[in-house]
Amino acid sequence: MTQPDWIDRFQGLSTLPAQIKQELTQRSRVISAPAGTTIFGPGNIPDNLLLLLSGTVRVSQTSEGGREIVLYRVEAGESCVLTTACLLAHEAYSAEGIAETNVTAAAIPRAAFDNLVSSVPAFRDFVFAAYARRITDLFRVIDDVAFGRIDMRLADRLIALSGGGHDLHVTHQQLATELGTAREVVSRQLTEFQRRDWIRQSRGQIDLLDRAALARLAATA
Amino acid sequence: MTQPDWIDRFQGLSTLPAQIKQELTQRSRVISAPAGTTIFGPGNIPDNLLLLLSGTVRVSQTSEGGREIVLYRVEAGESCVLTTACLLAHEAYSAEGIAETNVTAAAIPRAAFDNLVSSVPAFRDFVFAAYARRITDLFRVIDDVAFGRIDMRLADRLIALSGGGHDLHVTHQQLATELGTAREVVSRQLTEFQRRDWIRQSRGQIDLLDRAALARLAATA
DNA sequence: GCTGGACGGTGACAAACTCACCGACGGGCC
DNA sequence: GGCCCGTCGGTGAGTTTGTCACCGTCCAGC
Repeated sequence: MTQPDWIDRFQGLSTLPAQIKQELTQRSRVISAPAGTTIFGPGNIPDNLLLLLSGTVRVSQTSEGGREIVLYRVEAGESCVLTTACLLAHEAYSAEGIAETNVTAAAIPRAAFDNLVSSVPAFRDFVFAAYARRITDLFRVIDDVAFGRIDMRLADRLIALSGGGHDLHVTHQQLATELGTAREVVSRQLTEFQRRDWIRQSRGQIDLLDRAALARLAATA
Repeated sequence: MTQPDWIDRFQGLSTLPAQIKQELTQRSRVISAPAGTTIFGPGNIPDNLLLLLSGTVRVSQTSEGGREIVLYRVEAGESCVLTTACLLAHEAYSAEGIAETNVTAAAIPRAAFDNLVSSVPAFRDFVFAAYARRITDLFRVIDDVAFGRIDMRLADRLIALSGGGHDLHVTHQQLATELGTAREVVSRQLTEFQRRDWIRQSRGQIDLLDRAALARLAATA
């Protein structure tokens, strides 16, 4: 059989020698899961490194009090490296990853991962670069939560979640989870945005009327 | 010359074969810096993996607005792995590490680090375990900042910083930085603690009078 | 002794979170 | 169709936390 082309979708893997690509595809398998699947979480740690081929995985953390905050998203072409680290260390890992859409991923078994890290410099760089990406994401979250203003963060998130589209389908509670705040806070901010004619709300849906105004608010230093 | 024993201080390195230890010591050098030295920061990224032999390094992040929050501390026997990741990825790295005491560290050059990661499974495990440790630290910070109450966080920090001692020398501003909050908030909480006879304040110093009460508050879910 | 900077205290106000409750909507069911 | 129930969103009141402005005290260095 010919080598599947998924490897080339990963910037950082596409330059691997053909022989290594061969090994990668032989030792991994492609899995898929429907939207809503818990990819990993407390008591459900996969024994593989996952490389996302399509879809997105939302990684969030839930506090003792039951409140939740979104840490980052894994997009197609990226990997779930943080899982592997915490897997190796047997650390209590309170974060969970949930498929936000239908997803497909290449699963690389631990042994193959270990082998690649040790023998292929380019793969090693790929892994460390993925770590760096995630860690800077976490730094960003800390900065936002500790010092950011809610209205700016909400405006920013609305734009990000819209993905360029004109409207987005989310509940106030989901937005609250995105920001790690309370639903009431989101409701009040959205009411204010609507009063300014920046958005229009309906049940479970938000239409962006003035994307520029939102972006301006989000960019306020 | 005989092999220096610093390697054995690192749980995770002490089991390396003698030959590898030899290589490590030969290719690294021991450096030292006085308290207050900036170990790494924006525009000052070391080209080495640092293994702390003595002292502690405080890693903190400063926001655009000039406010600061302590992310974690690197203690003797631990390593500055996050630096290496961000180093490899050339990511904008907004955190900085400052020597809190006089410190000594073994500096492993990038090339030697790379070589060890590739050829020594035990060293690889050491590195990934160090990552996992830091990442869970960051998760903890996010949880605290997003959902924690400051009286609990402050009580907790007082105990941690006292290191078992009876008093600690720290300003209100420094405590505010520890928690990523404002000085006034810390001042008011400390005033309240003092009113309850849990602490006694004097300029630049706090005496812990009732450690148990503080611990009880910190443990409140 | 004088002085300037660091340190800490305080009041007034704003932002964000909590709590309690309520009505509106919508899908399933009879 | 009408009913029911769970989700969704709105709102007021009160608390906690953060912001701003300002002030007095302490201390090191001159």
